[in-house]
Amino acid sequence: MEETSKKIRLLSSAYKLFTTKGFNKTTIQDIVDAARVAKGTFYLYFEDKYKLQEELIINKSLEIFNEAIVELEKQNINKFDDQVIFIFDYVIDYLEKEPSILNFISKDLSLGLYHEKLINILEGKETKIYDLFIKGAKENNLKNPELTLFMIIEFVSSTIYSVLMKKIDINIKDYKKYVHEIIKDMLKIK
Amino acid sequence: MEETSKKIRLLSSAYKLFTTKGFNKTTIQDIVDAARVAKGTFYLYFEDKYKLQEELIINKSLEIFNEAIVELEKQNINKFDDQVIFIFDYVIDYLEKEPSILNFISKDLSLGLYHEKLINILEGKETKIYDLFIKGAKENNLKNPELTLFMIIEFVSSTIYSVLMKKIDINIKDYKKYVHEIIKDMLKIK
Amino acid sequence: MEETSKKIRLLSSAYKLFTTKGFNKTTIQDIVDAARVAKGTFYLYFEDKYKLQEELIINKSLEIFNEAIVELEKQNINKFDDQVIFIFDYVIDYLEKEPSILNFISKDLSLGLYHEKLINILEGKETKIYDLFIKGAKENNLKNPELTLFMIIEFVSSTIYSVLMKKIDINIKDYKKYVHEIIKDMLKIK
Amino acid sequence: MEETSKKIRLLSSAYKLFTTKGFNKTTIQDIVDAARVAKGTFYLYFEDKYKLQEELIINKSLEIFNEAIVELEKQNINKFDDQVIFIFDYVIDYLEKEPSILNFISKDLSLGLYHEKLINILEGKETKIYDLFIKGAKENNLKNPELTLFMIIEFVSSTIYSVLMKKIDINIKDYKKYVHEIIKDMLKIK
DNA sequence: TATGAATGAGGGTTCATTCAT
DNA sequence: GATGAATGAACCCTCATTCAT
Repeated sequence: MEETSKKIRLLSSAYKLFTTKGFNKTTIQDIVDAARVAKGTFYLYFEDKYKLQEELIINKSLEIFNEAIVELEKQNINKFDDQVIFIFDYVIDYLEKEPSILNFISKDLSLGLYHEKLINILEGKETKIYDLFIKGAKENNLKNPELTLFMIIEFVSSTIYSVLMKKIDINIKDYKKYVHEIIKDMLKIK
Repeated sequence: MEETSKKIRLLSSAYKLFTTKGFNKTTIQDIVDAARVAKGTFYLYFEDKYKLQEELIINKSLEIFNEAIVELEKQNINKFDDQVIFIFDYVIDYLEKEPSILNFISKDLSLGLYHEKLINILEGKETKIYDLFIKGAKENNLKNPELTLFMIIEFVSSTIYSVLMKKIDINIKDYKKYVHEIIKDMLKIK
Repeated sequence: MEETSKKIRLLSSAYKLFTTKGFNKTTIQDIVDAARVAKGTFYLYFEDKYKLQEELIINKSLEIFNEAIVELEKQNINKFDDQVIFIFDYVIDYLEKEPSILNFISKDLSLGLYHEKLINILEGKETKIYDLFIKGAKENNLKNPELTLFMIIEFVSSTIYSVLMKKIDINIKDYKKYVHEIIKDMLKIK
Repeated sequence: MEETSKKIRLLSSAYKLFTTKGFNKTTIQDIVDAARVAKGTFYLYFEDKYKLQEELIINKSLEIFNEAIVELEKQNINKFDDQVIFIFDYVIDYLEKEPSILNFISKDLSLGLYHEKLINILEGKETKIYDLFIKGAKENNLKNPELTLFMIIEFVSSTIYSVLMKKIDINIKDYKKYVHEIIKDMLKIK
């Protein structure tokens, strides 16, 4: 139990720093200092800064989507459209409450990388979100479920940053309406 | 005339290097070497590498969109939907032919930054694309033309990279169909 | 019996690595990994990498020279000159067959160190080679047997590397002729 | 004239440090500190520590051998044997007076490397020592002048260290006698 | 304008050694 | 005896930026 505490400390220190100063501006020295750990210890657990980031992205993304699924199951939502919308709404709300995550993801413009990872994670056959989506997609005769999921994720993740960071003048409510429309439209393309 | 040639040489050398090696991996030394100019000269024309990048992005983006407008005017396309689709098709085709530009924009994952700049540029009140869009938007009673333009640009620019780079399994033709649908849908949201 | 197996494993793993990668490029981690032993165990048996190297050099050198003596005794060689020549020929042949030893000794340019050790070892009063040499030297009225032995060893060991490693263009046969001449000449200096 | 002063300062600082602490124990930081120069400046003039060492070895070796040649020409020595002996005596005397050079060369056991370089340098077709040796060798019908030169250099350089460093109990005078004998013998091998 | 030598903070990484278990 | 996680000093090297010429 004590065993992994150093790794956990490194992860959470890095998370704090990445969300605060951004990925590039965070040095390994910063991370080990914050974790009160020697520099060499970093290399005991991670190959380099990028591997740590990857682990963080995977953890955090799965956390959010899994929470979303858990919440979804508590609801009584039957239509596939609405299920998908519920999940993305959940994610949007989550990011609204904890916008520092976006800093982590995007401050150093790593959106592209993040997307790639995200897609890989969500399409990991064993994730609940993927299962749910593919099952629903089949029942709705979607021609290419992976592609549709990809498009939705791309759309939301590419716009949410600008919206939450107030780079574009729109409130969350209106933004969500847009997203709902897009999701519905996308699920119609067969 | 000799006077400006150094700046131009720096810009075009940087463009070549950025599209080849990516932004982060290109050093100022690389740029000045390629431009056959002294290191100090760089700082005579640009504050730093990022300002040069910015200038490059603005130039290139305006170039593409303006070409698109010129082409559009040669056509006889009356419906607003179709005009917008024509322009984005033009851009997609352009990028398909010259995918090195994507390297420049995204190899170092600068998608986020690029979007921001792009939006600013296109919304620059004096650009033709903006004028055309706003005029058409009004005639079609779009509630929030800027937002719609933003959403379309975000959608296309966030997905085109993955499509062209074969990160996602879809051919250009099918991808365009998706984009057309999305654009039509977006222009319906009022 | 199980007790010493770890030390032996460390020695033979180190020998393999030193002859393969060279001394400097072999880390203690490499050695303990190859010996399937924990890092701390290394320090149970050796002060540091240099002490291990020393032990290895002593072992290996004694092994070769003792083999040479054993072989010599099987022959019927009476003249002192010829006895010495026989021994050095034996060593040269040995190294020719197993040139990896030279890698171990010289890859990291440790020739100097090696010589020092070698001289100490061979002059160790209890070694057969030393006894044989001193006895023969006296019978031949050599003024300074230690010095002569030293000179011969230095000459052979400083040239053999270049010869075997093909740094100098000479075949072993011709090289041996040279060595024979030098040995004879040295044994004449009184 | 001021132009190269930094490089010269780096070279002479490095020389002092190499002869004092040895090559391996001298860090680039040590060198630049001693030269009162910034770290980056080092890399302006040398690829790495090894290239600097090489430059130093070449400079110093040529310096000594050229001095020897100059001195030789002042003498009236006609026999080839005696010419060669004069030169090696000169080198031995030089090293006796300035034994720090041996530290530089051998403290980190780089004898092997040094020899290789030395041979290359001296066999560089344009060096006086090489010319003198080959010319004399031909006049004396030496079968393989390069090999003989190599053998002599190897012999002297491998023994001089131990002699000067008092690792072996012999005075310089006697040592020189040995060397003279060996040189004469080697020049007889045809 | 133009130069390019000089700067030096800062980067990531390695590895011999220690020590609590 | 044996372990291996933890240490942290030390390493080499990069490169944006400055400034005297």
